[in-house]
Amino acid sequence: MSEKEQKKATIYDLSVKSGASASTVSAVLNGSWRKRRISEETAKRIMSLAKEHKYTANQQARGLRSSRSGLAGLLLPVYDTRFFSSMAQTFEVQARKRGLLPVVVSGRRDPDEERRTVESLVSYSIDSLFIAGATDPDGVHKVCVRAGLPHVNIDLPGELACSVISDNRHGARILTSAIIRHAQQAGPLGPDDVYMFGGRDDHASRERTIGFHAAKTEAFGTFAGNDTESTGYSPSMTALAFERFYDRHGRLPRCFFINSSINFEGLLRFMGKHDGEAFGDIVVGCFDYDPFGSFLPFPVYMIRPNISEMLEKGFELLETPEAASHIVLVESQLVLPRTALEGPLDELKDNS
Amino acid sequence: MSEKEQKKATIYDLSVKSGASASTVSAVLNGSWRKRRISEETAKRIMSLAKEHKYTANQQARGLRSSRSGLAGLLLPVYDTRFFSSMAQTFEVQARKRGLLPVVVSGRRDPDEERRTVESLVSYSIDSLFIAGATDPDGVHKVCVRAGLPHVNIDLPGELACSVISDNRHGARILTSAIIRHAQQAGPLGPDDVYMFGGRDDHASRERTIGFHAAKTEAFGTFAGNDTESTGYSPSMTALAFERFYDRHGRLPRCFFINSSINFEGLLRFMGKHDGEAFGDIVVGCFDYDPFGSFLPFPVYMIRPNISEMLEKGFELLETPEAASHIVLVESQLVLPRTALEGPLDELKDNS
DNA sequence: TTGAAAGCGCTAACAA
DNA sequence: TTGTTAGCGCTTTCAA
Repeated sequence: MSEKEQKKATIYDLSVKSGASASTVSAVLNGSWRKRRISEETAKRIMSLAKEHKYTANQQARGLRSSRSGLAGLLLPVYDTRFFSSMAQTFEVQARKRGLLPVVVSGRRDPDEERRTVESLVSYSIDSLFIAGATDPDGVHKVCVRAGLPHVNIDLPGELACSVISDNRHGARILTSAIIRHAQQAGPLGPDDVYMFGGRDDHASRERTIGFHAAKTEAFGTFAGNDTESTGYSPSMTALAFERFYDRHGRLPRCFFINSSINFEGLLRFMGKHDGEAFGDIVVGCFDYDPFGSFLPFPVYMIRPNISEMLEKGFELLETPEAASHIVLVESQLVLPRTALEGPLDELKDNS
Repeated sequence: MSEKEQKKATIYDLSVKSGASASTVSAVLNGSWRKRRISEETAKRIMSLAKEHKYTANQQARGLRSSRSGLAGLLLPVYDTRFFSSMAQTFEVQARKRGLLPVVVSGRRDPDEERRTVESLVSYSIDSLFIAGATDPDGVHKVCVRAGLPHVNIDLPGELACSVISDNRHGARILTSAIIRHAQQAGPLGPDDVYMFGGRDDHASRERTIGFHAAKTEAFGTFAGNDTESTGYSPSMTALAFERFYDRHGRLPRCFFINSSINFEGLLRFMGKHDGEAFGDIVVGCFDYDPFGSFLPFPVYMIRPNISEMLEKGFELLETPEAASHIVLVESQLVLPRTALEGPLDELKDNS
């Protein structure tokens, strides 16, 4: 009741009440008071006054003056995937741990929108930007450079800035080996039985394709044949690719690698349309982890990128002065079928 | 190369170059120039100058002066769920459509953290806040009131502010009816075969429980018995509940309602530990939609809340002057097993 | 149709 | 150890 909307207290209000000057109050409240040699006593007095009046600094004013904002940006292609939503969740925790307010935005895989989005972040003077899976990382990079904005690429490398990415090649290789081994338990397998769906002409997809082929070569020796189908990161395009394959062969490949959980949704759509049929004899590998995906009615091997380590390394890079553009690789984890890993949700307090 | 880091242009730079005053430039660049009766010619000149110099307004300065920020906040409990990540995605689109920059944060189901988080948003002078599933909506409400911050509850109602929520009772009822009907196809079913797992003592869970019981009464007439197990929104607690049931009965219920996809992950954990067993004869309903969940090796009925409509209505409420606290109900959609719905991902440009 | 001037709340020299 | 002062870049009266 009594908690009406009240004008927020400013350092001037506290300055009057405390008898100290505004700059003293300012120094106390932003933590620089020790090095400004303000007496412990004054500091205490001001702090308790601040608490009493529920003072919180106006970040716009602070930012305007200091040309920092305390905002950390994360640019995602989309949220709506367990991979990217875990990234948002983890980013939030790590940013807040550093006293930053996370601002997560999505560029929706559109180079123009990516640039506009980053420009709008720049107009808020964000302090740093994590670029996760931009379609055009180097375009975004240029915007950052013009603005003097420190930034790192996460998960998809750019040429021009530091990048922290998964070891896509190695991950794809162990994933492919795993599904091949599994499929071989059901009988002899040839290279034509092992396919790859999804991805586009980006660094991650290229590396994964190399790893995929390396594993096939290891299993079958040299082989020839068209064994990959590039569909972009689109569920519907991927569904079409499965339809085409099905039309031609009367079934899905015994064993296949799906480039991401987004593409995996394309398989779901395909399955939704082929209701009567069984898929019990396929073996699938997906370069992404989704807990529900892991329990589908056929064996699904998954790769879980180590998001938390990628972000930690990203923050480290930003805190490191002026490292030249280079790439940091982070190992990811092979997840066996029917595995429900713990995730960010498990760290929550939940008292019920 | 030539795009070095350059000091950002200000209205004063443009004022000098254009020969107009700073206030004229300001008016032109923030769109208020028509009503300030500035000549089309001056306006054009300044605008082209602005484009040439890639001028973008400093939002901190603008916000400081006008005590608005152009930021719209969304408080989530967690990101890492298809429901909440869809909400983040949809919120982003709708906020940007209105010229706002979305700031999505998570309160991690901790009342203290929720309040602190909102306070930090307040210190950035955000213009409005959407509260989605706060543990303590009314605590958050108070923070908003003190700050004069317009806000709405989404998906979980508060007593004190306007709320837009799913029709939980009706949704639960049709979901429960659907799984009962499905399970009855496999043979006679009694009320003891129909269970509910998950949730806590919040409005959504209570309403869903009522709907659940209404459907059971409709199917079986009156009945008695302990048929719900409240586990909070925690995968591990939910897994334990399934373990306990399994220990007592040697199997899972033939037919059960899971309160949310977070609780559903608890079922996955249970299944991961019971590898050899079949779950082919259970029928599950989940109050949330997850595309992968829909294709698990047993029938899964799901409810998809209409996120986009909830958010639209939320924006409308905020734009409406001073409506008294009330609740807007939004219908959700029953999703049959093995259904891959389109989602926000499908609106993306994706040129393979 | 335009400009001058004040000030949003804060920080950081520089003085005292 | 503390206070004075001058802005950060913008919006907004008010006056011309």
